[in-house]
Amino acid sequence: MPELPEVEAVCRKLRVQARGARIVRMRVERPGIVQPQSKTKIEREVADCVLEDVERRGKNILLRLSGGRVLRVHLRMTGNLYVIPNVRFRPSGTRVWWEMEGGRGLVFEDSRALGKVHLYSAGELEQALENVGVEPLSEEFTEAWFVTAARRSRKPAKLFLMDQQYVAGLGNIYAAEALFRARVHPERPVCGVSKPKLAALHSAIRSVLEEALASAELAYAEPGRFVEGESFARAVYGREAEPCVRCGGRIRRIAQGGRSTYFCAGCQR
DNA sequence: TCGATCCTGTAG
DNA sequence: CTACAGGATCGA
Repeated sequence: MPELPEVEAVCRKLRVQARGARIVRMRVERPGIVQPQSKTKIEREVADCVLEDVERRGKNILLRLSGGRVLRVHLRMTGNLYVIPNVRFRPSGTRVWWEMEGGRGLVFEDSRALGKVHLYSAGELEQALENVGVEPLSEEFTEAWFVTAARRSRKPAKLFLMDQQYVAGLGNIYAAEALFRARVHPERPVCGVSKPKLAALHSAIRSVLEEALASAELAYAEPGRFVEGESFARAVYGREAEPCVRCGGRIRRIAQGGRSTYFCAGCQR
């Protein structure tokens, strides 16, 4: 599921469906999801709060509750967060759920159970997010800022893009897609990438995320036309050994930071 | 900066 | 059976 576009799509849907709802109770089915916080304490403190607003910082979903507390939900690899009509009929894989006034449910479904749900008081949230960098779809994400940040890091370009403390919200797929659009080699130390290519990369990050957001929102539209899945057209991710759509070269897969990176060795230099 | 780790599901 | 998975953290 979740890089910035999918997380943003989740937030937008929750704002429509759940904003203003009273939470009758919260149940943590898998204590590991809230650790090191206490399951009983978090359940007790969230009961009877109103979900006042839904925000996003990077890949973090922030559920603002009455009383100034905030639930931070991180979907990690396989998490999803959505409203169901009847809280009694929860999907298998539900790790945490909230019963809302009227019987509807808010469900955190996460087959691998790697996700996180933490509760903060107003003051605590700030430090929990201190390592979350600039929002790539905000005004703050300027070319000048990006070039400066890149010049200061010797990380391979792909790892730089995936590091949440610089640009917040890119993950394995969209980092690879942005590098492809800008013709940047993923292993190239980012401080050594030329100015024109950094400019191209900056705008590629925006365009990739915007397109992916548009398709992520469609994927959540009424069932029937688009089912689950991704309609964003990937140029490189998951296309090992296929021909490059731009130069006809072969897409390669390498490992970086324990993850797969896909790129075209022909046109990414 | 790398590798192991947290988990479960699915594809080959 | 093994490999791998759209993430992040921890310790060596």
